[in-house]
Amino acid sequence: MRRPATHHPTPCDVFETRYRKRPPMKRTKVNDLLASDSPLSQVLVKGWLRTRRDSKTFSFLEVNDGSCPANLQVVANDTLPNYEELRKLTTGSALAVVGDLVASGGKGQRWEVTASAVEVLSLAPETYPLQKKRHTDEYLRSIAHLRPRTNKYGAMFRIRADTAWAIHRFFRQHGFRWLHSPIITASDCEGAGELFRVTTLPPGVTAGDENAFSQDFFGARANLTVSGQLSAEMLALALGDVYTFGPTFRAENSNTRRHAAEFWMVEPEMAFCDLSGNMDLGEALIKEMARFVMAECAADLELFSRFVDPGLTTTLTGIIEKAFVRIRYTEAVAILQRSGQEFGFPAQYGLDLQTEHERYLTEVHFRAPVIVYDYPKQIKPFYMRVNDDGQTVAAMDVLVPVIGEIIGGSQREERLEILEARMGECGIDRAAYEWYLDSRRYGSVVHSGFGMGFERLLMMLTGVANIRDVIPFPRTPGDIMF
RNA sequence: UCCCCAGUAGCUCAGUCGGUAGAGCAAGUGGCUGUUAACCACUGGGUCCGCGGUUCGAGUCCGUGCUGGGGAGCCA
Repeated sequence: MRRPATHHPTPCDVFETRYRKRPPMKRTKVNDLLASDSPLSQVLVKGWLRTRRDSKTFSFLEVNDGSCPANLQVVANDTLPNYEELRKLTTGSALAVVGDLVASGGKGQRWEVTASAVEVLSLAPETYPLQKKRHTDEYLRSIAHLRPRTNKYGAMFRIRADTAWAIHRFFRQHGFRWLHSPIITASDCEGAGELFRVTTLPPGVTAGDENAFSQDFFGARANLTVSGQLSAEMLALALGDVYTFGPTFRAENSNTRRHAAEFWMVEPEMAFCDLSGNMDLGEALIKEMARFVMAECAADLELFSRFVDPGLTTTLTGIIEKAFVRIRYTEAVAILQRSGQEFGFPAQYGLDLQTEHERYLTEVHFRAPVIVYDYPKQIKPFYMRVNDDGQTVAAMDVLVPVIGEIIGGSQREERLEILEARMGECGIDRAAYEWYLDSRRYGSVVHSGFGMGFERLLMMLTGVANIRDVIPFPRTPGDIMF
């Protein structure tokens, strides 16, 4: 069969024309070949060379195409017309291979491809920074554009993509609808830290002059979102159960292994739901994500339990099987005070729990995920519902081993007068929130929600200790090279 | 932002008491083998992070800056 005359042949077309038995050949992914239950004749594979092992009259080529963690072993005999060229193939080179999928004669793999043709699509010079050996995470961060080609980061970013999909699946199965909350917002006081300013004004124009913002693009101060919660509340009070899942920005000068300036957050919001139902959802979500990666990302996850965190399977099984401990803040403080532990900062009512306190509760005392709830109102933001004691608010934090806080949420204050009073106490400018208060004027109902850091979830699921290693191109203070 | 640690070959690291630079892997060359981060031999490869100081002499000691990491705070 001939292609139309107008078709401009690409190198791949030439290759296929030269070697194909019947046109046109379609590329098969390594993932599908390795899952084959029978031999196949004349398949086309495209990918990158991970390593080459030479014998006297043939070479083994390990080809990876990113579809799965495993490589495909290609046997290239010296009868191939370009065998001399193949003999010089370097790690990282791109290849197209045509051959038969046959049972492997060696140990270690079930299938291999006996090449009838190998085309070098691109030869990688010996300066290719990735070698066929272990690199440190620190070095790989310095070549973030290439690290997805390693076993570990390939597995990481497949798991990240699949987990994101599983989050959507979870919420859909629970009757939630996805809300696209704005990336650029005007709200600037949610107790969520420093903001990135968004402006089209020339530098310096706004210095010391609040009125200058009236000349700005939006006619007001604007910034990148720190939370989609307020938007989510509005949609929850219309659609019932909704969630946001998108990027979030914090301009905090945080230099830790679990903070990034740009991260993804999942924020469900539920009408007619109190704090207890909120905790139920958070627990169900985390359990489902652990089940998901164990069941549906098994091949990639295995790499992490082998090389990153030997206790990973135990941790995930524990998360799935154990009920999350639920204790009030006052009980948590009492446990910490009775613990006999020496803390850098003593636990004391009215102060927020320190990282060391959270980790003691979840890693030492309970050895399970812990939900701490009903915090003193003075350490929590204005929108959290004041409890009947008048002293605490219906807040909850989910703490998991190693990561610490993975979820923070609350039942929202649905009573207009109390919300207004709390805004006053917290020094919030009411004028900017009249639209928000409208939700309490018209058909206000009990509702709740939380925020879950997607990267922290991935850290928990894979055992990876640094947030910069679970996001392809991390943004942290002083670092935006890629 | 604060506290601590580190920076030596392309990568991972060793370097004793202050005495003039080492290994493995990678690269190049040759050999061998249905191999599994293949193996064996040989070869090339250094601004010891920068600057300043102490010393006859500094990779090593001191000061300072930069970069990276860990911890804290902020939080998800």
